[in-house]
This record gives sequence, structure tokens and C-alpha cells, in this order.
Amino acid sequence: MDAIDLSLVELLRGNARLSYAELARQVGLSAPAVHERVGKLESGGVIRAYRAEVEPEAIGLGVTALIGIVEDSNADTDDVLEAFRQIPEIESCYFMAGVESFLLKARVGTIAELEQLIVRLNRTPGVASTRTGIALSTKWENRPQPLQPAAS
Amino acid sequence: MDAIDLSLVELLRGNARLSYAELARQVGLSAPAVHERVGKLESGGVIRAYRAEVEPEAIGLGVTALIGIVEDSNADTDDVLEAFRQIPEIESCYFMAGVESFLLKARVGTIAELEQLIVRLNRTPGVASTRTGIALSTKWENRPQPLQPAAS
DNA sequence: GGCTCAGGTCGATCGCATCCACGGAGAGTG
DNA sequence: CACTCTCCGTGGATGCGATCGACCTGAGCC
Repeated sequence: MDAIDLSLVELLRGNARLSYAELARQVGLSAPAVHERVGKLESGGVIRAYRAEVEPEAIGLGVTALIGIVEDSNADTDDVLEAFRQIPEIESCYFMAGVESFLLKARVGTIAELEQLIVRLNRTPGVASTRTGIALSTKWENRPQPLQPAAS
Repeated sequence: MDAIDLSLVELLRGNARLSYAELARQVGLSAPAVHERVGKLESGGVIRAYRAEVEPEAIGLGVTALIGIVEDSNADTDDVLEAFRQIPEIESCYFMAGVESFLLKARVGTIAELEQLIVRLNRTPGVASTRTGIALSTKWENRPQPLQPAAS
């Protein structure tokens, strides 16, 4: 993980569809060299996926909610996590310090669907209570930040 | 925005680096047809970007925090937003219903940097108070959900 | 010095991206 | 109904990029 790898990661965070030839020009190596480096970044787990970022409203997901979860005192956290994983509306799941063990980000089409989701969450074994905040608008999301000299 | 467009979006959300030829095979059109459809999805704002998803720890961003912001009663929301936009550590910014006007997701390298960030936020004109929760681990993030028949 | 290995470059081959000309289905109209 | 316009697609051609294999070079080590 040297400075060139870092540049490659930064370039691909900005535009995942850059060709190897273009990446090679940007970092000053040959295309095969870049190909090999990127391959290692992928198999080494640094690059996890390449995703198109889509306007949620355009695919019928106009309602965004952030939901804090308090667990039962006797809950099995792994089971709760597994139950959350089965719910496709939950886009992100963070395990938090504090009273609320989890913070979930969910996207649904309508407020009615959000209501159903909350009911489902409250019924999930191990969940003691939920606290839902509704995002009126997403100002931005997953903005890549410029890379530091960095670790490793 | 028909069923084929929806498939294309779903395929690209799963893997942004699929070739047009491969997309064409998956949806049963020719490569030029797919090329044109994807081009329209991009210029129509449905597809906003293609991004590599990176393991944050690998690039020196091991600390994730979610920060609620309460605004001053006389704050100018646009100014506050603009100030947040200048802070690169803020990856996502939601405008919320409730007492806390914003919810921010930020990533930094160390707890010390998080402390500096919180200080900076509290000093920002228009910010009355902040409430920070630390994510001990990210179970998953930005998981694409399978697409509904959908609107539009 | 001479081995070995990691990580490059170069050259060749094949597939893909992309441009262009052409064709067919469906809607609106006389 | 027949005409035409438009949209959306196909097929062919061409140049670029992905990717493989052979070879090169410098660092570390015996």
C-alpha cells in the first residue's frame, strides 16, 4: 500500500469506471502494472466493490429514515444482527456505543412502508425499542474524502 | 424508465464495472443500445456516479461517528450547510425532522481527530449543540436493495 | 559476485466501446 | 387505410483497451 496504490484508490473512489489505461496515465505506470495493483487491492480487501450511485427517488425510494435500536437486556446481538440482515430496506447498519446498540439507515418508498418497517423492527426478538428520525432531504451521501498520507 | 432500465440500474448498483457487452447479454439487447440507455440514465440524473467502495480502515479512516446537530434559533441553515460542506471528514449529511436539524456521518483516523472535528462543529456559526455517537463497527453500508417495480 | 524475487515494461492478440447507416413498430393524421 | 415521423433498436467497421506471456532490472541476501 504505497503512494501509487493510494492514488489508484482515490481515482477509483471518484470514478469507478476509469479504464486501466487511463489509470495508468494518471499514475505514470503501464496498464498491466496498474491492472495487477488494482487486482491486489481487490483481493486484499481494500476495494470491496464498485457501485453505481443512484438517485433514490428515481427508483422509488423517496423516504429515508435513521433508526436507533435499543436491545433487550437478554438479547443475542448476533441474532438481532442476522434478523436485520434479512430486511432489505436496511441499507446500512452500525454497531454503536451508547444506549442504542444499533443505528440503521433505511430507505423505503412511502411513509406507510416506513410504518410497517418500524413495526417489524419492534417485533424482532431482542429489540426492546426503536427511535426513528426521518431525513427530509439527503444533502449528500458517501462523499469520498481526499486521502491522507495514511497508514499501513 | 422501463423494466430494462431498471435492470441496468440494478446490475450497475451491484457491479459498476460491468462492460456494456456484458450488460447487453444480461438484458437481451445489443451493446450500442445498452450504451445509449446507460448514457441517458447518467445524463438524466438517475445514475449519479460510479464509485469504488473501499475498506475505510485500509485508508486510515478507522473511526466512524454519527453526529446530530442542533441549530441556533437564528441560524441560517444554508450557511450552516455550506460550512459543513467545507469539512471533508463529513461523508454524509441529512437534513432531519426533529430537534436536531442535521445528522452527519463522519470518518476520521483517530479519536483525537474526532475531538477536533467536534470542536470545529461546535464553533461553526449557527450550531447550538452537537451530539456524537461513535460507531464501534460498521456491519454493512450502502447495501443496494433489490428494486421494486418502481415509480416514474 | 551471483541468486532470487518483486514488480516493472513491451509486444501481441482479442474483445469491447463506440460511431454510423439502416430498418421496423407504433402513434398521429389526412 | 396508408403515409410519415419518431423512437429505438440492430449490424458492421474500426480503433482502443484488457490482458497474457516473455523478458528486464534493482534490492536484498548468501
